[in-house]
Parts: sequence; structure tokens; C-alpha cells
Amino acid sequence: MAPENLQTLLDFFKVLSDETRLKLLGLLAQRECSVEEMAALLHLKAPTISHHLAKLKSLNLVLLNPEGNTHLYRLNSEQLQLLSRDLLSSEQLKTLAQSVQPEAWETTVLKAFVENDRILSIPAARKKRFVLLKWLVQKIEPDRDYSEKEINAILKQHHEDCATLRRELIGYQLMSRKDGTYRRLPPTEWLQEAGNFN
Amino acid sequence: MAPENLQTLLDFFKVLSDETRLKLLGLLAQRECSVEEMAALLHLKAPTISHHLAKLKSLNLVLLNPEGNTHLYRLNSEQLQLLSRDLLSSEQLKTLAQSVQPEAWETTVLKAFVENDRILSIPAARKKRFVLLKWLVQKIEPDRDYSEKEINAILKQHHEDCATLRRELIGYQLMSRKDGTYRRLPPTEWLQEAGNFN
DNA sequence: CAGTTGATTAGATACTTATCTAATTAGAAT
DNA sequence: ATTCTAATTAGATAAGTATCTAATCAACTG
Repeated sequence: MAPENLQTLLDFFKVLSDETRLKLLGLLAQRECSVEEMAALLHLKAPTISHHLAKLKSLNLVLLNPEGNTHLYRLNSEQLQLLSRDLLSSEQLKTLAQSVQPEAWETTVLKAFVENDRILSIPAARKKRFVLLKWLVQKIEPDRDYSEKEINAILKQHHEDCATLRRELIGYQLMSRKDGTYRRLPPTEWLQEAGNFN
Repeated sequence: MAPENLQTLLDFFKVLSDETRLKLLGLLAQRECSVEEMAALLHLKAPTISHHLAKLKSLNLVLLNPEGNTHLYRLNSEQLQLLSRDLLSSEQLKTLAQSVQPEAWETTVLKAFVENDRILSIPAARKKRFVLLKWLVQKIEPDRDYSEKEINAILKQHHEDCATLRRELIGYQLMSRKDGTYRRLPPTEWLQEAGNFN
């Protein structure tokens, strides 16, 4: 569903992103015109007009009424309204990105900061740190309590500075601490985005 | 007023008529992203993303929120709605053609069919015939009655077949006949377009 | 202060496409 | 039938632009 939507939108904008074609639409909104007439009015040659009309036809934006030898074109207003209405509603918009796989970015980050399950360094950038911490928290089992000592032991396997990591896991709300016991939070309770808590 | 409108519309469509930029909008509609992140997600290099962001910025479609070194972009939804709403209403559309001078076409037709005030031949195409007849009717004074003989005399100065011309002037409603007297109609009563009365 | 990271700018390349001329098609008029 | 007219199609050219690499800029890190 998503890619077709993207393609539809793209085709629409591509067709309308040309000065000559916009002028043609304006012209045909006022009256029906022959190809020759449009060419004269826009100071272009007839084949050029045919070229543009073909693009407008591909979206059904013009209607042809042949009269003898001459082709009289007019605007298909209904189709124009149909296409231009709600094209960029926020719901529509979000579908445009459905073709991108979100893991691409996180993979890149992890490749840069992790090697053989060891953290090479802790990213400074907030978003990257969040990616790393989401990877790290998976090393901790869900649905059970940990003492600080246990947490430290696990974190140490991946990086020296377990204190910073522990603090960050809490700060980014990937882990909770209550009465000195730690617990991994389920992904459903994670922040959508890395919150700016610093 | 008209050309600015055309340019605005054109700029808008040009910016949105690119697959990568549409995907960026979709992405930024969901969450804020850094340039690096967008590059990774779309499998492009950072400079390419910068290039596209510059175009989106030119329309104020994205907002920048610098966080340390990284530039976090997000969608400017209000601006997008503003731009996309009513862009192609029929009133707007008609202004798009305001830069074309309507006489260009008629001049071309007259040049092809008239020489030294003589009609070389009567165009077969309805629209061209209308152009010629509008030129011809100006040879007849307004606000006075003519007998058929007088009309014929005038028309004969421009073409042999005055009977056809006389009939056509009536048919296209450029001239009226009542009780055998003829009278030129004011332009305000002309048909907007050459009616299909054959 | 030097080094690093993320973003932008400059410049080169390749792809797309608007426009033209020439050739073809379709239909009407003579 | 032949000619003429209007439109389209084919093919060539030139202008615009998306993308890349390399270089520069800005801001943080150590």
C-alpha cells in the first residue's frame, strides 16, 4: 500500500512541477484550446505541447474532444480536485516512509561502537547513545530483579565504565530501580525517542 | 500578482517532485532525525541529504533543532498544510494563465488567412473561422442598420464569397438580422467561444 | 590546544527531461 | 484520388539536477 501511495504522489508532483504544464492547466481552466492555439499562446512548437499534454493525460487531467481534424482539449476539473485534495494529510505522509527499514540506522551505529560484544566507546550524541543502550539492555533478562552487583557484572562484560552505563540505562528509561533492585523495562514502556533528560 | 502565484506553485511542486524528498518528509513526519540517520535510512550519503534538506528549507517545510554537534530536523506540519491547502482551487488556476497574451493566437491565425485586408481563404476549423470573423466584423460600424446590399458591398472588399461570410457572421452571433436589416452586435454580446452551431 | 565528529559547501559526473526538427499518421477538403 | 491541415511520434540536443567524493566549517571532547 505504501509504495503505491508514494508513487502516486510522486507522479502527481512530477507532472505538475513544470511551468509550461501549469500554464496549460491555467489556460484550459479558462477555455478549451487546440494544440496549435496553445503552442501559439505559449510561444512553443506543437510537438512540445503534445509532449506536455501526454503527461497531463497520464493523470487524466485533461479531456479530449476531437472536432474534425483539430483536437480540442479542456481541463478535467473533477480529477484535479480529486488528486489535490488531502494528498498531504499527516496520515498519508507517514505512509511515505514505510519503505525504509528502521534497523538500517541502528545497525550502522552498532557497527561503529560495538565489536565482539564489547563497547568500543560510549557515543556522545544522544540518539546514538540511545541506540547503543537499547542494544545493551537486551543483555539483561526481563521479568526478574537484579541487585546492583549483578547488573554491574553484566555491564562489565561489555564495557569498563559500568557505572555510567547503569546510570544511562535508568535515565533513558530502559531499566528501573526501586529500593536498590534493578529490573529491565519491557519495550512497550520505552520512550519512543531518546528523551532529553540531561 | 499572477506570475508570483505561478512561481510559488512551481517552486512548491518542484521541491516535492522528488522521491527522496517525499521519503524525508514521511520520515520527519514520524520522528526527528539527524542528517546521518536519514542518510543511513535512505542508503544515501550525508551531503545528498543536506542537498535535499536545503530544498525543503527553502519552503520552510522543516525545522532545525541543533543539539550539540548534530542537527535534528523535524517536519513543519503547519507550513505543509498551509502550502498544500487550496493551492489548486479553480480561482487560483485561472490566474496561472494570466501571463499569456490572448492576442498571440489570433494574430497567428490572421497572418495565415489575411493579406492586405483580403481574406485568402475561409478557415475550415471552427475556432479559426471565429477568429477571422471577429476580425471581419470590425469592418462594419456599430450602432447603425445596414441593408443586405450594403453588407455585401463591405464583405466583397475582403472576399468573393460574401454570402458565406454573411451567413457565418450571423451564425457566430457577431451580427444580427431583423426584418432584412443587419446590425453589428457589441462585443459584450458575442459568444465567449465559437459555438458549435453547425 | 589538538583531535574528532557531524554537517555543509564545492565541484564533478551521470541521468532525466524540455524543446526542437523531421517524419509519420489521421482526417477533411478539393 | 490527391492534397492539405492538425496532431502525434521519433530522434537529437541542451539544460537542469540528484548523487557522489573531497574539502571546509563548527562544535564538542580529551
